[in-house]
Amino acid sequence: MLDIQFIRNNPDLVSEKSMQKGYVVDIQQLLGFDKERRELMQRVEELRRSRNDLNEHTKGQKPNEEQISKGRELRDKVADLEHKLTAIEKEYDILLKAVPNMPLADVPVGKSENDNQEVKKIGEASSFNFEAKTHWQIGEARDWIDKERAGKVSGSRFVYLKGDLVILQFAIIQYVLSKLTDAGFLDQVIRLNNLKISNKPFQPILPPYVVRTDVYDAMDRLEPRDDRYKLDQDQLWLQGSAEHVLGSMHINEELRYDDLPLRYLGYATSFRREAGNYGKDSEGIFRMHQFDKLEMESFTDENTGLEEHKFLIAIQEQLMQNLGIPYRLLEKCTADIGKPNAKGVDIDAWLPGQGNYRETHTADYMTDYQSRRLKTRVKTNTGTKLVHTNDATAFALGRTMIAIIENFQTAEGKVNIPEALQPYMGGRKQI
RNA sequence: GGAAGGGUGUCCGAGCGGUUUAAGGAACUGGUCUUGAAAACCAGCAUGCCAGCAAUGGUAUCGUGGGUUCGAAUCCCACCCCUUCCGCCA
Repeated sequence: MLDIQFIRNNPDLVSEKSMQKGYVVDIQQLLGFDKERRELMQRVEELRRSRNDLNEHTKGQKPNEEQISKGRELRDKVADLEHKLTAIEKEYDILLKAVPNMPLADVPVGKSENDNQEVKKIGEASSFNFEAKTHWQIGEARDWIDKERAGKVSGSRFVYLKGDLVILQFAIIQYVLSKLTDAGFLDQVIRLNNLKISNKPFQPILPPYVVRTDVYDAMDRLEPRDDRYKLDQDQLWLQGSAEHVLGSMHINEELRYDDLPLRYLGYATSFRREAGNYGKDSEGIFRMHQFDKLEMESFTDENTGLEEHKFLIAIQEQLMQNLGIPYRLLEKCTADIGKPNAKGVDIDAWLPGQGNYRETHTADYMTDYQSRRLKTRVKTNTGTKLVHTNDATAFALGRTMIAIIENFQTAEGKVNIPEALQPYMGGRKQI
């Protein structure tokens, strides 16, 4: 949620920037409700004041008849206006919540993800002296991917991952855990990228997988609901990303300044209904209803939020480079960064089997947009402030394994293991 | 599933119709003292919203929402959540 003060002071800017993100919000109507709300509020508060004054005078003693009837009169007037105020606040709230976060000045303006700007390409696109296979060709041949049986048991877009692929997934997890909990590794990333930021290690987290409706909504990740799995009996939702349960961890909390930055590395099996994506990426395991993901989430103050964003991206890149996966980095345009975002990047890995770059990572900087509704604050010497939130994929396991399979495949249909992962694979160099 | 207890400020915790501008601790901030620190002592210390250039003033907030009352943290109703015990269970 945006600060209403900001909207009042910059109505045209807010309209324009919202439009750039593809959100049509009627700022004039919002400000109209705001004005009405404030006027009503003043009248209500004036009445409440008279009521409080009356109570002040009758404190500790029985009020007389005149005071009682005056009190009754005030009570009815207050109640009447309060009802009107509540009604307007409801409308006001809906509109205010509909306003997206403002993109930072350097976010490219665009109409769709096609307008995302390529920042750089890292790594040579793998070349083979044979025809590259897709991950599903290899995966099925090696009996690593079994969608047929998963279809019988669970339906489409579910999979049984089997054998060495499972070993590989756990190796990646172990690898990332060891790196992100190591201040030395973080120091190296900071140095290489000339960042001015703490090297505080990430705390590994296994979060709950279900979220309450109000908390999900406060994160501004409940929508689109069609893409969420709902547990109807309990008014709970299955999270669609560890971000949803990590970012909301400190809802209604006041953090200590000295504890910042709070950095979490969450591992979660995430669930998405993929509504509206029927037929898209139906082959392989690129787009599943259920997938495992390692996610970074951090809470900082307003001064270090942007630097933290850069830091998380730098970590993503370092991890990709350490595995030797070719990728490109995209600065997401206004249309693609998402409602709560002020800025964001995607990393697309090169997938030789498909001859294309495909999204494997995202990094999102939300400024104080999420924390305003979550009421996640930090106490500083100059007062209590809203924290800034950042989230970024460490590795989406499924898609990372796709990239490994396709980039490091051999003519025999085997897969070489990146050196960095070998210690976590019992020293094996190939599967 | 059965039963009981409980949700109060950053935290702990008292209050259970009108001396509450929410007691008392702790933490935190500043100061005194000290070679420095600790301790002790002194002082300060919630947030949102509204008005105002500001100083400041007003108002709301004791899980949430309704209700009773001239007046609600306190009484009533509904809901949410947490804890404990029993049962079942990985």
